[in-house]
Amino acid sequence: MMDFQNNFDYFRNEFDIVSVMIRQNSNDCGAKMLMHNNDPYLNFEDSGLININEHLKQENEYINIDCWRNKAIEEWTCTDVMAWVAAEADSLRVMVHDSPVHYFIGLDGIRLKQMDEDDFKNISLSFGPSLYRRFQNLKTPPLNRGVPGLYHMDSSPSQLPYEDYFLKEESGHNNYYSQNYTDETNSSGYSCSPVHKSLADNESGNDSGIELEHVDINRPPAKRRPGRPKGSRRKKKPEKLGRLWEFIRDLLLNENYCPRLIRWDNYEEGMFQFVHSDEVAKLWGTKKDNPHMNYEKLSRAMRYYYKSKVLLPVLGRRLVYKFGPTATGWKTSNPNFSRRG
DNA sequence: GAGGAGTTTCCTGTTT
DNA sequence: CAAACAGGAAACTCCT
Repeated sequence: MMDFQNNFDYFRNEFDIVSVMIRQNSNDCGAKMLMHNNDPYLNFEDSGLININEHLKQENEYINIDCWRNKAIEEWTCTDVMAWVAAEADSLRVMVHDSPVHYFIGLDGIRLKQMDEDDFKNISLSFGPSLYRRFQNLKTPPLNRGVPGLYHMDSSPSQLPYEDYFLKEESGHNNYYSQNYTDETNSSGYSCSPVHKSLADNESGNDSGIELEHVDINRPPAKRRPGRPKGSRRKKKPEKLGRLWEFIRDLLLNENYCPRLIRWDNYEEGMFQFVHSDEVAKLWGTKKDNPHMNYEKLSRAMRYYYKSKVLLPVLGRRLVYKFGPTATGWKTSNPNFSRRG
């Protein structure tokens, strides 16, 4: 399931445990999360790092998620800035763990106002432009700032972090994996980018091919045992992601993916079709920190849902599935987003 | 630690 | 012939 938890709750929890380095140079007005631990009393003075908890203490301010709505931007504290970003992230349905909230730690309203569109883009290529547009709209008087997203109807569809995934993948620099993937073969815990990982895989594949040529090209390949190999364990604990059918359902409810990657085939019957099955599988793999996910594996998991009637098979139709009586929450008032105003 | 749920991985065979 | 489907089997992760 796409876990659209409340970003502010996330932010509030994280705020107590996140220590940050404020990067202050002409090209970077953002703050970059450097550490993430449970020690709020780390002393960063020597290294020029700012302990955000100290910052909070100085502000002596209890977190109020709505303070920013009634203030001029110049009056926003660092907390207000983060509360606004968290609210916008919720509004744009950016998933909690991908939201850029932490990049804004340490920025107050004055500094935020000094940022231009490029600065926002530098913080998040996908989320930044939408956030910037909304920020521009915020420069109206602080009255009538209600639910974020309602005071300003963003004309362009918001992008989710997966958009970055595609952009980066196309350019051969997919940071999602490099950020999250820990090389299972590397006991030192250093991360290994997917590019390197897949190269390594390919190399090992080549190696095995070369070995075969050296050893005995006529010998049939050794039959492997059925089931998941023991060596394929991922060491890094994946975040809690929900179930596959919920993830699929949420793609169908998200105009960034429906109907581009997956679409309703017969909405009334809960029937849907994969448009780009491999890309959906990649998205699922990204969420599960598993660069080896493909449609074949995803579809096997989908078929397991037949037994529990979460999904029902659609005979004779390729790439088509149907929500069963056990599936909930898939009904939307706007299937395929065909009636967008 | 045990056990179950929910995958993930790999496989063979079948259908489109 | 390739891609998708079907489902068995076992391994694995997470949660209770």
